[in-house]
Amino acid sequence: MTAPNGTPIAARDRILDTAFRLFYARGLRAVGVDAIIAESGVAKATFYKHFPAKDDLVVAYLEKVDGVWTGQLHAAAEAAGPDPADQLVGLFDALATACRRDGYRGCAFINAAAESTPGSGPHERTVAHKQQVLAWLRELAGEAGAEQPERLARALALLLDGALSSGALDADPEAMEVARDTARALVRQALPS
Amino acid sequence: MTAPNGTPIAARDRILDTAFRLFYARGLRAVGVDAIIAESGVAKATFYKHFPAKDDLVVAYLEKVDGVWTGQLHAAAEAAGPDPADQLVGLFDALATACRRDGYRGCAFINAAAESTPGSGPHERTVAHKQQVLAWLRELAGEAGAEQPERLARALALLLDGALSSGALDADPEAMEVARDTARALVRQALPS
DNA sequence: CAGTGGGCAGACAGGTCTGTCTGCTCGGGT
DNA sequence: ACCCGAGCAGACAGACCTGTCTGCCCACTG
Repeated sequence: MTAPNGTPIAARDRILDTAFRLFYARGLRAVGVDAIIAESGVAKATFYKHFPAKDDLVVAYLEKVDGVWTGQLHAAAEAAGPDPADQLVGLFDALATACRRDGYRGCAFINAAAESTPGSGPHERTVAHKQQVLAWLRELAGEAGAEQPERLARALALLLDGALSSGALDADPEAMEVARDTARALVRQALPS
Repeated sequence: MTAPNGTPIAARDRILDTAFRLFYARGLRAVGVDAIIAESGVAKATFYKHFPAKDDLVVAYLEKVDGVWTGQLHAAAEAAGPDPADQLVGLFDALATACRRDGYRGCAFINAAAESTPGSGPHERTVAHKQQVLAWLRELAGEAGAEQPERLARALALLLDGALSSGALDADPEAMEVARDTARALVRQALPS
């Protein structure tokens, strides 16, 4: 198994890439270790060397999702310009882009939480992710000069999570537009005019 | 197996009640048919007579959840008074109440969608539920005299879904307060002043 | 050239899953 | 007296799940 440039792709990466696809597309419990092993072309022993238990792979998967999604969120925010108030609105573009992709199945973290028990690794990782996002929003809200940064951040987080969930159930792209417009209204309202 | 009043509780009801508890608490795939059979004290053959396949039970479960949740939503709305604008805000009280209950694990429908494949019965039932709620919000928004009832309804739906999801991951009750306040702000803003 | 570590291939154990089937009991209606 | 439907109890099949273990191969390094 080699990459286009000829160097071998580490088994771990192949496993993780496959898991990324399958877990998101079908759900954590619906995808067996065997399926990931078969599709990534790895030996079972190799798999278990890198990930002693399935939950370890799930956590690594969430770690990867976190990296990708947070990256998209930040990129969309920065694309909106230097003003933090604009960024708070602009980040919703990442959401619209994500929902439009086909195979979109909602927020990987919320889905993961639905399939894991509170206290487990995957569940904790989900909570941590949501708090990171919230902290980031809080920071932006503060920089934007909101009167109540905490409340603005929370409101936007609710909106974001809602849109993330709805996007999977309601194909109508208007929902994302509404999310963005609503975010704009909330931001405007939260700033000392 | 008899009810307090001495009449036998139909096996079907026992199965459905047990499924309601277990499916919500642990997730669809985490709960085997065997567990439901054991806990509801029913024979396997009886179970399969009422629900030829597990998915049939899942759909019946979602039907039941729909009844309960929609009822709570409507009750909270009506408790806010006769003005549709107040009702649009008041319905968020149902959410706060739900999230505070312990064992709260988010929106049963979103969780179900996360565990089922698009096109399956459970998934379709989820989509239908979300559209019913949206239609109701649209109706209220119309009665309230919103300038763009569709947009207001959608924005509130996003907020509701977001709060429903976050409530399971963020124990902080302030989130629900924020949801309600934000709803109030959106409603106020949407009305021709 | 020998050793070593990473990976491949696949058998295997032990459990759980859904769904089928056979027998038995019991109460109510004819 | 009889039957029939509803339900209980539990064996069984066949698939699938996670996780372990044994063997083999091969490239690199000392």
